[in-house]
Amino acid sequence: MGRPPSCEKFGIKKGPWTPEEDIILVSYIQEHGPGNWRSVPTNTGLMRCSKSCRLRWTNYLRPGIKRGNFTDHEEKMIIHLQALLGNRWAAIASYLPQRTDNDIKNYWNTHLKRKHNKLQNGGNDDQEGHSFASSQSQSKGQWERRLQTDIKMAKQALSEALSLHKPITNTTFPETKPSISHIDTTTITSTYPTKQPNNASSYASSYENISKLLENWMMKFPISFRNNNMVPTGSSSSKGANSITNQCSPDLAFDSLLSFNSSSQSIVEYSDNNMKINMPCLFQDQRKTNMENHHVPLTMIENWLFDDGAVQCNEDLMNISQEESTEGLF
DNA sequence: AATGTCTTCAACCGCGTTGGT
DNA sequence: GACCAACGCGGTTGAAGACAT
Repeated sequence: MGRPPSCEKFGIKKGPWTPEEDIILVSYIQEHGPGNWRSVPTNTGLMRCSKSCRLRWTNYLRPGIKRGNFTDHEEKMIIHLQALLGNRWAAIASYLPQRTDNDIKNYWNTHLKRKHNKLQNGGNDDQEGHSFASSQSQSKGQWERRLQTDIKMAKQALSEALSLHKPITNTTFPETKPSISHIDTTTITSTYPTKQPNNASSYASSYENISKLLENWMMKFPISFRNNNMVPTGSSSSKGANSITNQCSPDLAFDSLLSFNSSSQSIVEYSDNNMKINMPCLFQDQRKTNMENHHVPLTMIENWLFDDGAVQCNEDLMNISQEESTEGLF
């Protein structure tokens, strides 16, 4: 047994969040910024544990989260990143900045795992989707050959998925979240829930409040802060892929974000359990813009993908992949 | 229409990691 | 170096909607 759960205290509320709670949380974050989650329940009066508040924010309330159906492009990326990285959802999510790790994990478990298994095993669902799963029974030589093949396939597919003429996710700055600061509120449309139709009006007003709060907040906080993982104080995590990929000035990155041509904005769906809203997506072609305008260095993976001559980079990645993948085996 | 089963996904839980003292 | 609190991650659960019978 580890540490006792932080939510065992008497009076701590569990279960789905209400719009009212959302508003309280967003208002607080608007004022103080995300982070220092410990103090959130105390200062807001929310009967939630700090963990729950953080989760609600990161998985749901945070601006720029895309909800709804995954595109083919996203699906491809997930499949091949999963093959490359395994179930490291946070690392995978860093390459799909509009999606949360939870979303990707859910999507993998409910859609892609089965699909992938079928493709790989000709319909035998009992085997794990991860191509390394059966490796324990293979000789090391066999396993290495298989790994090389997997990496090659992943490279090919990722290259395809990341190609510049397609809609691109922000792979260069995985921690940079889309800003809603440029949202023209007239473009915001609400789609009302099928569930709890009786509450439609209350949810609508709740959502309007939340979106206004977020909008004001994005206006209020300076660019440098917003881009700093949106955490002004305290938190300092730099694990996994995030630590590899953030290679250029955050301000520069954010500037390019802001210079993005609004005419090509797509719509991002923002939703709560019972309300949905469409927001302009500022990410489309952002990476391309970044690269063209500021010569932003490609990430290690992209270098690897786009430059076959990048032998050193290639080797580094292969080493990383092999080391990580063999950790549990030898 | 009623009931049972399946699917989805938000939220929770436990544990590992990090950073401060 | 040990300890502790906070944070972050991945696995799992369970409520609710969708679908089948």
